[in-house]
Amino acid sequence: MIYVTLPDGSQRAYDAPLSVGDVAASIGPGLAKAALAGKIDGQLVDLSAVIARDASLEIVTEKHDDALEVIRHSTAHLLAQATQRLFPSAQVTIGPVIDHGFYYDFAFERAFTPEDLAAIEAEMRKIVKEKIAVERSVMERDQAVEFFKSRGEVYKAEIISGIPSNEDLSLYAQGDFIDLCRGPHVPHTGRLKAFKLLKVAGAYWRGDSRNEMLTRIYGTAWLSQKDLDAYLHQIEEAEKRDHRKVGKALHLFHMQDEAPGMVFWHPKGWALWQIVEQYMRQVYKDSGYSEVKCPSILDVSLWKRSGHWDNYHENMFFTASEHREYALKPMNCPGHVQLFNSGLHSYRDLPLRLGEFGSCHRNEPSGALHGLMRVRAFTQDDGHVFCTEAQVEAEVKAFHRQALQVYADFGFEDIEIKLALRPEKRIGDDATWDSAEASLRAALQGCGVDWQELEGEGAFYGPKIEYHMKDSLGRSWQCGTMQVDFMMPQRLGAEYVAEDNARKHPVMLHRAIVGSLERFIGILVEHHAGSFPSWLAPIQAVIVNITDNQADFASEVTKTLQSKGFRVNADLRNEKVGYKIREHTLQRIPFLLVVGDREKESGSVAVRRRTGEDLGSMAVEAFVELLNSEVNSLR
RNA sequence: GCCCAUGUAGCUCAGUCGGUAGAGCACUCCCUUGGUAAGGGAGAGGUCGUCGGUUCGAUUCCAAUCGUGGGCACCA
Repeated sequence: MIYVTLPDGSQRAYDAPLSVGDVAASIGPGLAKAALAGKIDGQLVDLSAVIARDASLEIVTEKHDDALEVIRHSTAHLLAQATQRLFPSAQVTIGPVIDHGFYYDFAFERAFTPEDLAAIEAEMRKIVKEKIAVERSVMERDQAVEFFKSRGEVYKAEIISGIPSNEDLSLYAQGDFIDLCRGPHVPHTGRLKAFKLLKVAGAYWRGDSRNEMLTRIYGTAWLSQKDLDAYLHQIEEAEKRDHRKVGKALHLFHMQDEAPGMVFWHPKGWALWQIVEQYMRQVYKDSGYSEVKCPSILDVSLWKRSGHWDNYHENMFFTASEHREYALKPMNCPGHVQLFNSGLHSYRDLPLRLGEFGSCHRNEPSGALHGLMRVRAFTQDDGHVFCTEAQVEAEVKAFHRQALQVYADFGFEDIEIKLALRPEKRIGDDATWDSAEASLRAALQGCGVDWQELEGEGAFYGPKIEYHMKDSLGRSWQCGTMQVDFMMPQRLGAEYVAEDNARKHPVMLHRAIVGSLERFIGILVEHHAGSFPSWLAPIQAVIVNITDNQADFASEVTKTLQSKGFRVNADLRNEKVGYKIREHTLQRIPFLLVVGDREKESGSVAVRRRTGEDLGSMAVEAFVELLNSEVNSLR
């Protein structure tokens, strides 16, 4: 007998091996119909998978957590089948499941067009109607290589050649289409209903820019049309809060052709910037940093000594004058070492902390530029700690606490922490890297947080802890960072006098919390969709008069509020209140203060929040108190 | 940097199968002084990204180039 244990703990006995689908059918016809796949002893399998000995089994229906994975993977195959039906010379490569969907990369003589996408999607729907069975088979590796070669699928053959020869491979066939795949898949194409192809893109074969460019088709797939619609709606909503769109609508900043990757900050955007910068200035003070300012342009000889010339050259801007060559600083660290070096330091001075709002230029590849998130000129809240090795852990821990507090103050709780380890292109020996990486791990452990490790992603001079935040479209951007560097102080000759009177190189920590102010403000804009809390809003309130008769009073109220340090404006235009209210509400002004004859007489203001909430009339002093309490509590 | 798409008034966009362009909003002026998301009228505003080519004629077709967008690669 074969005993099958179901998720509810119940057991069923069968006298012969049978498939997952058979088990489902034996439980009930409804379940058999709903089944998409199975999970035997925790491993996802097809409905056709045979159970030959005692096992635990889950029937994967739409309610199962893994259902989407199966659906999306099968939809990727459906996409490939439809594409090859319409374009027989298109070769298949890979087609994995990603967040919210899938993609498939094809090798084809030309790129697919949006019209092709529509045709392919229509073909996919046709195949769904045909309810083609999806069948699994197993082949030896060498046999599979020959098989795909004979079909003209050289990319697939190349992938398979890389698999150990003793492994059997599973193939999935649906009609004429056949693909190498681990599976599992839905039993037939009729089970795929809610999907949409989203975009075409280029992608390098095997992710290497030296290889040829393939055509990638992105799609999304869901369990129901309702889920699909909800997802598409969500994307639309996210696009509405795109910082580039909001930044334009709220007059925060603009960019133009003559300065690619560089920002023109408008008064309102700069007001927001100043709030962030002043806040971060206070953070420097509170955590023991002295604020400094270094030159933006430095002789290349310094960049040669620091290692930037050899390791970062292609990302730097250069300029020359009177036979000397200079570089625009891409980082602030060499400058801070010069400050450290300008005096003689005792071990008693350590840790010595310097902070700067450092304006950097990096010649990023044109294709990498992205609004405020990826620019060529930016300002970092960049600090460097010169300390002993023994002080590293305490510094990293203190920084971590401070960073999380800053993020929380700005309204971010969902931060991803990563540890980027030694890259291929680096300075220093492996033993030094071992200890640098170990010290960051130890510090993170001490902070009691989870992190993800990224091989080969560290800076050329040291490993780094990265703090990542997501934009409105789910793209993750690094903001803060903490890096341990044993190299730069040596290279640039930084020394202190130790207790035993010997000269030693300090350890250098590179750290930033918001990272690039440009990027951080971009994320702030999206996080709040432009509706900034009062403490951040470039304009906190607008005073609106109803007729000319209250213009004087409105101006007076404006001056009073400005004298209290608030960012307020008066709107005295000859327009109806409704018009002004609409306009300032669209500008996301937190408070509108309407003054008519009644308010003028009583010395009050009628307060309306941008949400439309009417707070009624109150004395000007009462509004001052209200706004103060919001600002002070960072609301 | 690579692939694809795209660039028309301050903004959002339409349009010209090749005969030098249009809407809404914004702007200016006039009327309106109106109590919580658009009062009415008139007017002004564009060498259609740039530079070449084809053509009697190019904003429209072709090529190059720059920018932007989506991916890929890159990202101290």
